[in-house]
Amino acid sequence: MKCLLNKRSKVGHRFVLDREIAIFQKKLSHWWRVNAREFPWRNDNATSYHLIVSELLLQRTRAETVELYWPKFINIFSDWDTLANTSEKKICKILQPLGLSRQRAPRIKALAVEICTEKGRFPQTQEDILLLPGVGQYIANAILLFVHDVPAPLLDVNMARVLERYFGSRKLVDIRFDPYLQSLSKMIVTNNDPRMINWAILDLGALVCKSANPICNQCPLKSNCRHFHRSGRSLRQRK
DNA sequence: TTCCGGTAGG
DNA sequence: CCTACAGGAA
Repeated sequence: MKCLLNKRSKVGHRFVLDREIAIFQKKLSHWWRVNAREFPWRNDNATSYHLIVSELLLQRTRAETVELYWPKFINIFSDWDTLANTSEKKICKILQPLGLSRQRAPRIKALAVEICTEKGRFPQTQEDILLLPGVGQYIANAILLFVHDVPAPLLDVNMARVLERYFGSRKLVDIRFDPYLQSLSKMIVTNNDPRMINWAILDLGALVCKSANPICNQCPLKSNCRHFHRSGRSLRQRK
């Protein structure tokens, strides 16, 4: 039993103890039980359409901003079919206040058309999912997670920041193709409740482990966090 | 690698 | 005022 937990896994260019992963997951889920953010797309009655469309709206856009426009968007576009049958121009106009509308509108429409052509079916494998229009590394993982219920990381800048501070930084510049972050995040979200642990990491990144002015002393993970110990040491040295 | 963009928060 | 944001494509 103990041997299992002390097993070391090679993750990208680093080694991580399996026990560290377990501790991270456990402390985080405890924290999340009390501190979870609430969003309409996280409701129990949210469909996979709601979840995937939300991820498209959330690209390079704060969750709090999306939350504001979400009811309006869902009210107008209640399903893939409605979206597929609306002109790009109109979609663009609705998306305008969110920004990036001129790029997002054609992508969202193209994806909706494709999904409708397939009668609401998504491809099964990651390889085939990535062939969908407007679907990159991130949305592909979201589809695996929310449509197929497969453990997959919502690896965005926020999750990357949390993991890098805790476990150590990546080598590559681009998060989306860094093998260390990809495999580490996948290990972390592979547990009993992949959606929960994904949301928990994102919430920690938004509420505590913020990019500027993180609140390390309120962090449930500080005792094992590299960043906390490093910044603590440098603070002491400065005094 | 670069660009897209309106918005909320510092 | 400036920064950062649940990324993807050219």
